[in-house]
Amino acid sequence: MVSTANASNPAMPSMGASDAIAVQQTPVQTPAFSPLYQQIKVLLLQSLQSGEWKPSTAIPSEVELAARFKVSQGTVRKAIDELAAEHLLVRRQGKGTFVATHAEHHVQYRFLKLIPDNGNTNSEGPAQRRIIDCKRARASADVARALAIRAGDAVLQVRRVLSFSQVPTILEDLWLPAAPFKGLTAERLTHYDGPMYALFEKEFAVRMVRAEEEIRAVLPDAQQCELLQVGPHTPLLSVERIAYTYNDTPMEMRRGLYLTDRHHYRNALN
Amino acid sequence: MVSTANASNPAMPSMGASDAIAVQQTPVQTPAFSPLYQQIKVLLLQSLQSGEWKPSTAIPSEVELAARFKVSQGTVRKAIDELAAEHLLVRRQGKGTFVATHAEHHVQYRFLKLIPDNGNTNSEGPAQRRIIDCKRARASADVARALAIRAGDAVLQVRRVLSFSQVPTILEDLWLPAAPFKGLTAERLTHYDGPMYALFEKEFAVRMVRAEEEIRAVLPDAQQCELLQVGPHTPLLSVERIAYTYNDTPMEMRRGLYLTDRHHYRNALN
DNA sequence: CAGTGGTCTAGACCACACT
DNA sequence: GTGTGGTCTAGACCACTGC
Repeated sequence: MVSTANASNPAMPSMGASDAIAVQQTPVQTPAFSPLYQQIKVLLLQSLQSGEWKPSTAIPSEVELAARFKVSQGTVRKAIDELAAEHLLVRRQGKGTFVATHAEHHVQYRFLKLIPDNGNTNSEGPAQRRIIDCKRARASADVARALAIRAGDAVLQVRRVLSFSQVPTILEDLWLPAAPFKGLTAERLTHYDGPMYALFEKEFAVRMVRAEEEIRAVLPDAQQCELLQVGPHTPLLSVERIAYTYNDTPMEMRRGLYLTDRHHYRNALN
Repeated sequence: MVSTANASNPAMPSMGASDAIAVQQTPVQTPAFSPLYQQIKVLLLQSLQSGEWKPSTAIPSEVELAARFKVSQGTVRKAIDELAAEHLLVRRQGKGTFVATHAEHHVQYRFLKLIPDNGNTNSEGPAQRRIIDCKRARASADVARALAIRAGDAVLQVRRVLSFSQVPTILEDLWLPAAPFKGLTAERLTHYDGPMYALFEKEFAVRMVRAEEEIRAVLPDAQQCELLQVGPHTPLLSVERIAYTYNDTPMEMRRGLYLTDRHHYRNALN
């Protein structure tokens, strides 16, 4: 990367004292231009995606990046601001800017919105995790669509139960594309201490950046009843999640059944 | 407002050429200082809260505000940026900055996350609304806690059913503090065409700014079955919402039962 | 055309963390 | 003290809207 080539104005806009170098430019294209800081943002994103900067490490300082890209510090700053707002980077005053990670104890389970009814903190301590199953399989039509692969492609399928205070509360099935997760075993999942997404970062260089969930109310089938130790008329939350890495690439499909007797799914509307 | 008094450094930080005036300062207090743009933000917030600037109207331009507060345009800009990020203001290039509203057709139902399973747009058209009930009542302990009032205080209680494509899908009970909503009737609710929160803005000068929801899976009781026209074993989403105006003041408690046969609750995790 | 928000720069100084 | 992010300024120019 680093592209010592002048990063200014590949498209056209803004700025006063520029001597535009005009790179790229698809022959006949939409007007499509973007401000300088957006172009910087793309360059930073590439460094993240390529693994040049790894989770929890510091990226170069703003002044260094400004020099590298031949723009002012303010422009770099605005690019970093947006990446920080998207939780791809974390700023720490006096220390530097760091690549975000799922491995920090503070933000643990960033994507899990199920909270105990009383006292939203972890008065329960961490979840007890039990891996029921972890096997290779072929992607069904549903899974294939979610993961943007072809039906029949190899996937890893994991099933597990999470308990809080010894009460089985979450039953999860998840599907991963086999290729990027080659070597993932039930063994590894069982013995890893920490969020699953932290393991994905460390062992497979797959960082989950955002996700989308679809929630419904459902009743469990016989097998689900047994695994969650509930009766067949117990209403459950069905939470279907697709998690994405950089570039909006889906890397996980997950269906969770949540017992909401003593917990609830909390959501902030802004 | 306007406070022609110098808006600089009431607390202490930043800036070079300041001749700090040092107002406020509680005798023995936490260090507690804030950057200039945060102080500007508070001033803007006051103008919003006081009704000086009403929903969908334009606020003064950045240069005018900068002059008014005796700060640079960049500082005003950063304050506005944050308010825009919180959806209190909306920027429109070339036109101005506007007070956000629930009355725009684009962002209609900003807080309703229930989406048809196929095609996330409104291929269904708008919801059919039926007001079941609208009466004065006394706040129960639950409602009182949610609305930050005393148990027994007067509240308005509304019950309604929303249908999509003629299918009853949402049963909602909602509680409002009686005082700010004096004069609200079933009549008014029935005949108003548009989001309820838009009516609240127009008629009662109450603008909902954010909300929190707690979601659970439940089974309906007999009355709920009848209103939603479902069987007693139909699992439903229970969505409990508290909506807040400015200053984190709760102004509505709402419990919705969502039928998720043909719809789902969609949530983006970032 | 004038007015508004949007981008960019260059330089100054403050707050925080480490050494 | 040095280095990093955070705040603030002043001024220039660009992009969009509407008269």
